[in-house]
Amino acid sequence: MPFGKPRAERADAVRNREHLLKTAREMLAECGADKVTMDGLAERACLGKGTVFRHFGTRAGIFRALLDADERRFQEQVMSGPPPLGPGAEPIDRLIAYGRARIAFLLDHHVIARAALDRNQPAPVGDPSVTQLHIRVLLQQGAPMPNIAGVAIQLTAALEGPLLLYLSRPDTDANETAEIYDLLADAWQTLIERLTR
Amino acid sequence: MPFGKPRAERADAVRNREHLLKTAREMLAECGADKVTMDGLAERACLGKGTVFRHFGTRAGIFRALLDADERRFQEQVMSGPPPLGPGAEPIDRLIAYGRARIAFLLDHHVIARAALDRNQPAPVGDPSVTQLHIRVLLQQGAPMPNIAGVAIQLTAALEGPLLLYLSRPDTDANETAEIYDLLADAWQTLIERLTR
DNA sequence: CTATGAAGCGGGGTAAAGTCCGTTTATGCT
DNA sequence: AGCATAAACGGACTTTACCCCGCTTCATAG
Repeated sequence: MPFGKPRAERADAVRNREHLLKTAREMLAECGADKVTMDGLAERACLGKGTVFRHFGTRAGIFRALLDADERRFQEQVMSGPPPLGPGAEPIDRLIAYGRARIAFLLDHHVIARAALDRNQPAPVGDPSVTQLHIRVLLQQGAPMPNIAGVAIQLTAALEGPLLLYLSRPDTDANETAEIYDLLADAWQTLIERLTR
Repeated sequence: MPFGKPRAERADAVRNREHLLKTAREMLAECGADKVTMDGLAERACLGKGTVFRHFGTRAGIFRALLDADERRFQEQVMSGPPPLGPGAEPIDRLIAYGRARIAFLLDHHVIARAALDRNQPAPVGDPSVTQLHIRVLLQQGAPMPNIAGVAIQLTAALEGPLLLYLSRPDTDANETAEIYDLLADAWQTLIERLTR
């Protein structure tokens, strides 16, 4: 029997994983991210602790899994949604729209994204290479410049860094959030416009 | 007796803190960052665990303290060293030099800086406001633009993000390190030059 | 339908972070 | 010097992430 189909995933495993994610989302909504403990989650889901670890590997893995679902939806908008975020608009306009949407996404998912950070792991949010690659391609199309690869890395960080590293304030109300969004989204636009002039 | 002098720090406390930092540095050099545990450090320093926590608050605090010393030296170079990093050169040249120096610094301190990240804490590396403020001032002088504050935040992230978030590979040899440095430093220069054209 | 083997499950065990509080000690004052 | 006091110390205790391995359950072949 070849590698191609290493046997489908067991039905109970699928059921349990979904149940765990649902439970995790509940706990997250009720008590905040750092009240979501592995034991607590296992108990509330009426499953063994080992099961939780089998599915997610580490605590951060749970949050990564929670992000993934939304992340997939986000990337769908980018790949096949309406312009300017989706295909059809000018590369530079798409790049600006991408940044704005991404900042909004990260603000929304800020708590989860940060909880998905892991002491010893390359990258937390989504697959950074997806964002990075997208930026790189659009940049290449809209404004070729030397060292596109490096610039794309840094623009990725410019987008995701502030929300993961510097503005990690759980005590942010809706008003402030809107302000932060405007600040960063406008800054992103400035950055891209001047960069690609 | 007013607030001004709430009593000098006790001599034994100073001695112990320095001894702890020295011991931590030794353990770090010998076994790597994640072998530096609070219990281990306390035992090796022949002090109680409570003492370690009194001085550093959290595990990440130890690494923050280790960074601080070098960080101070770095900022000194920026504030009063020779140009173009120090004062005297054109703002844009200083900005480019700052980025290059900062990238080198973070590559050197990459392991410590990452270990200084804390699950629930605003910012890990140095005082981000120092880097941010410096970038902002130089940008203002050299190339005024709308939303300088926001752009400065994002440029700060562009500088520190890659090394904290994306390139966290402990298995990097000297050769690769040099490559990464060139990639990012050149990218930074491109970014700034095009941004301030 | 049953056998079988692999995938999944459970929960006790370990190690490390962080808390607490009773005890010790440096320091400044008399 | 002796004393009062706040600071510092120590280490037991609690909580939590993560490991491990024997047991159970599902899916497939016969």
